[in-house]
Amino acid sequence: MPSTRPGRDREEKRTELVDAARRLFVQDGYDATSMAALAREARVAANTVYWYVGDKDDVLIAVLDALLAEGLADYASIADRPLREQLRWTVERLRGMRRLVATVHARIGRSAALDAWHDAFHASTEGILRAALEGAVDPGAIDAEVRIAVFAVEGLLTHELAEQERRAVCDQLAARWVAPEDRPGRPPG
Amino acid sequence: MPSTRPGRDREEKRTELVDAARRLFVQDGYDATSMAALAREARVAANTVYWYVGDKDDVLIAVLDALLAEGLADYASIADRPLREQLRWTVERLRGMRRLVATVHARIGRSAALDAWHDAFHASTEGILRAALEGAVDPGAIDAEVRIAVFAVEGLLTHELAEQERRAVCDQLAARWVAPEDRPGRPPG
DNA sequence: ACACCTCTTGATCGCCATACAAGAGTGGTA
DNA sequence: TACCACTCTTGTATGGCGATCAAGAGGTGT
Repeated sequence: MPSTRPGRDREEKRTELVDAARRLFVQDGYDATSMAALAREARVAANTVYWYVGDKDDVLIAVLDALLAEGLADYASIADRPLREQLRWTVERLRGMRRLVATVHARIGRSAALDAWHDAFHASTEGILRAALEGAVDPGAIDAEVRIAVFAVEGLLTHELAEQERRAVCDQLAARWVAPEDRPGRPPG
Repeated sequence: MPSTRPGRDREEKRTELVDAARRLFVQDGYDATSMAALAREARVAANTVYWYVGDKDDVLIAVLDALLAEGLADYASIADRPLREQLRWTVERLRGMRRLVATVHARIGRSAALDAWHDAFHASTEGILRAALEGAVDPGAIDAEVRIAVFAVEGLLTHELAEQERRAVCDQLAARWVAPEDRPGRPPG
């Protein structure tokens, strides 16, 4: 065993720092949050962040991981609802972190690690959506349909629309997906 | 008439600076292009850019205006093609400036002028698309449909997909739009 | 000859992300 | 006890950035 026990405390401290970063990133945005402000929020010296987490992109990735894990956990509770409602829920749920969507896209190519995270994010979420759309759309078009839906959600997050307009987009999207309860075998209406 | 004749020369010089900025923004991206590098590209002192154009956001807006004007002019030549082809053309045409899409979204809220430009951009392009979709989709859903298409184009630009996948998304999108030649009154096939 | 305006510049400021090196605290060892 | 090794923390640079300022160069009108 090493001298000053590692692991436990280190993990906790890292989580505290990432939580502070998450608060500021969500509230003020990535660009408007300086590493100095982040350290101040967490009540540590500026360099301590680098010791526990890494550079600013590493902090962003850690924050995104936390947000994604939480979002996926919450999603489990509504995964059995109709697709239209799932879509609406997703958009409203992600609205709190909408500033980070454009940040990630803008920083792809500047940070290889972030690029990798972005790829993994899309693989994960698109996998879920693809599974949910199985049987609801033409199998040959499912990949394109998944991408259209994901792009629409991202667009709804990066653009300031009224809630009624957001709902209209979600509903129009879901309109061409056959709801599970209306799958072939049952007549509509 | 003022002393040292304004207007003509000033306009030319400004255009030169914006052209230089456009080259660098498109090639390296907005963040990776420093005002110093821009001045070097245009062979002027760093401050000269501020004199002719303004701060970095003003430069970005000027570049975006130039790109938009050129794009709209080019669009006129294909505006009579089928919607599916127009969509494909738009995505491929805008690919050269794809890095700027995320930049604009990321900087909204940091620059009021850019925010205004973004609003005007969407009003303009969505107006065009809405006119093109008149009669091709259910009138009550046309707003949502326009937004879905615009978000899809933006998504195709901010994400690195193969050409085949880009085409698949465009085709899937256009699949539910009735082509002008297939409008009610003529039987399909 | 003088005043005036446009344009250009070098020097400078403040902020930022990040690196460095020294120090404080703590556990193991002799 | 004294010493060392390791983890952690900090104060202090460093280099680059966007942006500003005050001074001057060069042409224009009176």
